[in-house]
Amino acid sequence: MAHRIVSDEVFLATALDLFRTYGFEGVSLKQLADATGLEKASLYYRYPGGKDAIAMAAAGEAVRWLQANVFDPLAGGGPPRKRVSLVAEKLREFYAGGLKACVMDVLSIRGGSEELQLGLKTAMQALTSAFAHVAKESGYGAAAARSKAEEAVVRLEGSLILARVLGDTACFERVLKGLPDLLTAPS
Amino acid sequence: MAHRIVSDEVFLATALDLFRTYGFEGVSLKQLADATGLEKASLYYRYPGGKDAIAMAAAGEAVRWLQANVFDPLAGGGPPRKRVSLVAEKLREFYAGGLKACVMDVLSIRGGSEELQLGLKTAMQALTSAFAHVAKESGYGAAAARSKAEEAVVRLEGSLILARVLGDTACFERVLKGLPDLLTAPS
DNA sequence: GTCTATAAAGAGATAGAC
DNA sequence: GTCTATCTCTTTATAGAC
Repeated sequence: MAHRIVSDEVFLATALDLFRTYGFEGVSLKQLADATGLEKASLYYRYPGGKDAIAMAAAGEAVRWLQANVFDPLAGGGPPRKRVSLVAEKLREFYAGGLKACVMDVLSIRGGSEELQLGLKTAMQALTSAFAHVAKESGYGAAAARSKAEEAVVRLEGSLILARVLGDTACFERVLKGLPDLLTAPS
Repeated sequence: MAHRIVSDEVFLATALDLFRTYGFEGVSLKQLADATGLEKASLYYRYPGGKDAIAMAAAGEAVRWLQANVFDPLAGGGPPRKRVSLVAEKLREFYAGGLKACVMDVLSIRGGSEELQLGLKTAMQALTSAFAHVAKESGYGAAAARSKAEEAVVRLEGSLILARVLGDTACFERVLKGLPDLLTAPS
């Protein structure tokens, strides 16, 4: 077989997609190799830590995406409500309108490394903080903002599960639509 | 090794616990055998369909639990608000205060049989309908009741994920506490 | 109805050629 | 830096004794 060139970016995007669909235990190295066009041995060259390391790197990709498309926009300037609307649009994209699962949901099921669990926890805390920040800027007090932020994360996660189980993304869309109202204080 | 006697009820309860913790792909027949005290070959005698059949039967146990502890109480008599409070208490028990995952979440990750996925979908629809029924009885119109019911399921599922990822069950407890207010119309 | 034993396939992981 | 080949362990699944 000829040598293949697969950028780390493409590799990790493919890996992340597999993990989101089948979970940590549900993805094998052969699957990862086949889906990315590399051989298993090549995966070990790139990630000597094996599947644990690949999942960790894939989750890191997701966190970087969050940083660029959610955390940064929420912290940036402009009207808070506008920022939330923009982020909702980005989230719709990331979750494919509710068809793709949340990385924090799927990868938090026992099986992956402790390091991975910790990373997911940190990411979820960061997401909550980012939501709380914009809610506070919109006029809410610190405690109320925190509460609204938690509710936003709960709704996002919950609606993604309903979408997956029911095979109907309508509830996820409703949650996205309600995000600006939920996270910004009425003026 | 001497013959062991393990009732189907005990076996399925143990199996369900394993599946809730590690997911479908994360549980092996050896794990199931070790945890229940039976040998793998005995599992195939009881469930010729193998792991798929065991997961299906375990999920069936969960549905029977829902029927007895959620659907029936919600449909029964008494003040709607009282019924919801009682059910919230039962749910706290079933989810061990937020420490145990939702079967519909964990088992809906691809890997199990199509039949299992369909069963989970039916269960979630039944749960939503049961919530909607009591909400309607409390005074909400059909559409509002349906909406409140969906929100309840979303919050339950979402808060269980937050609890798992963050290692903090406080949000699940808050959702349980807010369930009566959410599902019953103010008089 | 449960056991021991084993088959067959798939998993993670490594060695060494190119 | 990727490949082929192989190793070891685990997994699912079955055969047959008791």
